[in-house]
Amino acid sequence: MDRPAGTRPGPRGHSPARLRAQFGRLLGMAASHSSRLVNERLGEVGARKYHFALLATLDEYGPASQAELSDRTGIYRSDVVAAVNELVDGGYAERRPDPADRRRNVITMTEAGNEHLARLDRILAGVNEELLAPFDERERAQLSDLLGRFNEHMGGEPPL
Amino acid sequence: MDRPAGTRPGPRGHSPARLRAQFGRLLGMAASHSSRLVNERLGEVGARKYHFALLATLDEYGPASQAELSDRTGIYRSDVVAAVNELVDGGYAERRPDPADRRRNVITMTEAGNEHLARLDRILAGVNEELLAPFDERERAQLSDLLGRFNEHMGGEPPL
DNA sequence: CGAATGTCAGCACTACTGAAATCG
DNA sequence: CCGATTTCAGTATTGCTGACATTC
Repeated sequence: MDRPAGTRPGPRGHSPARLRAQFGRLLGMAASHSSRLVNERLGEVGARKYHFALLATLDEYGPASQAELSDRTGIYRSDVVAAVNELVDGGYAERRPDPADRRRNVITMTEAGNEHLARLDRILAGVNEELLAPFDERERAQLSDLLGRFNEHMGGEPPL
Repeated sequence: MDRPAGTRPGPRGHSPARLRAQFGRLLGMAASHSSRLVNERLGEVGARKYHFALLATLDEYGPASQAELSDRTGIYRSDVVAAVNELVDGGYAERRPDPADRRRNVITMTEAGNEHLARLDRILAGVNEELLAPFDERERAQLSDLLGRFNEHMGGEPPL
């Protein structure tokens, strides 16, 4: 790398590759690969991550308001609106006003939503296998442990 | 990830926690935390990942055409245009037509660009420490190894 | 009134596509 | 003509902010 003479103020054996594999970059690359695969697969059935997260949450906790869904999934309230719209359009969920509190909507998963969730579940299980293919059980456990601790360190449940 | 049948028995059939920590989700969460921090820090000096990637590449390989920069960084050619514009606007790089092949531009890092890169380098080193704070040397090595192998498995150099 | 809820508009960054214009 | 390079326009997803009306 040629640099004009007299450059570089201060000491800097900066030769150490700038493109060095920093943790952030390694993570970014890995996540990029991963989410591309996930989106591809989910996209094949017209779904995306938000759909899965919402349906899974509805399945686990039952009918809920959008604010509750937002809290449980980490998806912003404003984005829950759009995602729920899509689920309703697909016939996977129903939105109706809460008679007990008319500020709220109660979101309920339909039978079709249940089937859709099962499909997404299968798809994601397959993706998971593809992603983890090169690792043995011990390594998978290590990875889960390390990433889990990392996420805890960074403040637990983040966006999605 | 799939637990043997019967594990984590739910009160009812749908027990298999759909929100289970799948690898993809763990990765996504980790990357989300990481990139948020990186963007915050880089944003403080008006930079973003693309800037660092391009400057680092220019530093390592020297002046190059935009197509070369695209190949080396994984940033799409169309996006290199905008990022280089920003670098040029900031005075960190120069864009001039290649006299040998007038289809190309030769992008060169300026002295200010060199200093800027050093600053970004320091920033990212700090972020790296923040991210890896909870891990000891052995664990950091493990993480690097596992993520490195993962990325290789997924097709090496991806986007950014 | 203050707080919660749903909704909309909009921004920023990343990833990615398509096409046009130029030059080899 | 084919192919490479640059550039522009545009799309989708995710993450996130601000504002507004309604209702509690």
